[in-house]
Amino acid sequence: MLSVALGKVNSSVVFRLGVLGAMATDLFAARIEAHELKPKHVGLMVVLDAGRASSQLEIAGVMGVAPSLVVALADRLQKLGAIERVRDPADRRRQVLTLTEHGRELLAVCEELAQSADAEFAADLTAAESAVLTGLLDRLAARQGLPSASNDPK
Amino acid sequence: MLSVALGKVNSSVVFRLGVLGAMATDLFAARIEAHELKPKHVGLMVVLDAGRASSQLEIAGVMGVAPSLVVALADRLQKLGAIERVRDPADRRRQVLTLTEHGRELLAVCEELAQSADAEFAADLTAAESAVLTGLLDRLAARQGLPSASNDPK
DNA sequence: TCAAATCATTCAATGCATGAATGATTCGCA
DNA sequence: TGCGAATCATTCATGCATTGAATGATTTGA
Repeated sequence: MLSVALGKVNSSVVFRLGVLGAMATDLFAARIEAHELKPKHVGLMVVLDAGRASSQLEIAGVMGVAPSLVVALADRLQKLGAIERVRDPADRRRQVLTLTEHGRELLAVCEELAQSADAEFAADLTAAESAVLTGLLDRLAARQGLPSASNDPK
Repeated sequence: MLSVALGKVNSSVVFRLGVLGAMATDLFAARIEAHELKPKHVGLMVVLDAGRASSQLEIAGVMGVAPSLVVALADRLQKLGAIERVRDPADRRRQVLTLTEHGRELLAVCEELAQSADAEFAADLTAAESAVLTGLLDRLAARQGLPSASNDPK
């Protein structure tokens, strides 16, 4: 046991995840910037793609943000032609958001950018380690009620 | 291989790390709030404790933030009595920051709070899995030039 | 010795996100 | 059937973290 030194804060999952998460987000943000997207726009598209929510209020719940923020995010995505906004005929208070074909293409582009960012960010990990990390993060995500990559939504 | 469904964005390390990191930070922030601290204040204390930097400009470099932000963070910590600010006699432009005894105690309290937050956040992971996760995050952190828990600073 | 560089600090500006207020629609109940 | 309360989306003003530019003090190098 050679690792001495630093206090527990620094080896805490919560603390380190926070610091690295901010860096990861910055890196990803830089990659998608050219498409006029921020990470939360991609997050919204992921939620739609996962079929986890359709009305804006539900989306706000899944994303853990204020409903008014969803309005702004959806405005941008709609302007880009990535989503459609349709009043629910059964309840005309609700706005139902769906990915357009162009939205799916845009999401696919973001997927590639995310993978290229992964290659840079996790360059020190072997493929096996990377898979372990993804699996563990997925378990944590599932517990937080996020769309999980190992849940088939259909 | 049952995991079908979602696109690669959602299983990307960078993307998922970002989302979970934000949640982790929120959780940790809530725990330390009563001590008038934000995560970045703790981050600054960790840097000092690790002996990674002493002048404010160095600290800004390690933390990846603007020097003017370090001023504000240090102001708060000094007001709380957690750090001392002393002009370097050899170069009186530099402010040398050091943890006070109270600062070390405060950091210890944050350590406990971080661990309790860990217990909640990673409740689904076994102790072994948690250790693996910490190790992998540590590898990533080291690559990003952060104070690593497995680096003895002395 | 003096001009350029360096460090800390202040200050104004930016951008993300929130909560309260508003309007439209639906629901529950008398 | 009708009316008040609840629900959803939207707008708006506000708060807060962070940045970059401007300023002042000090050091460095020529």
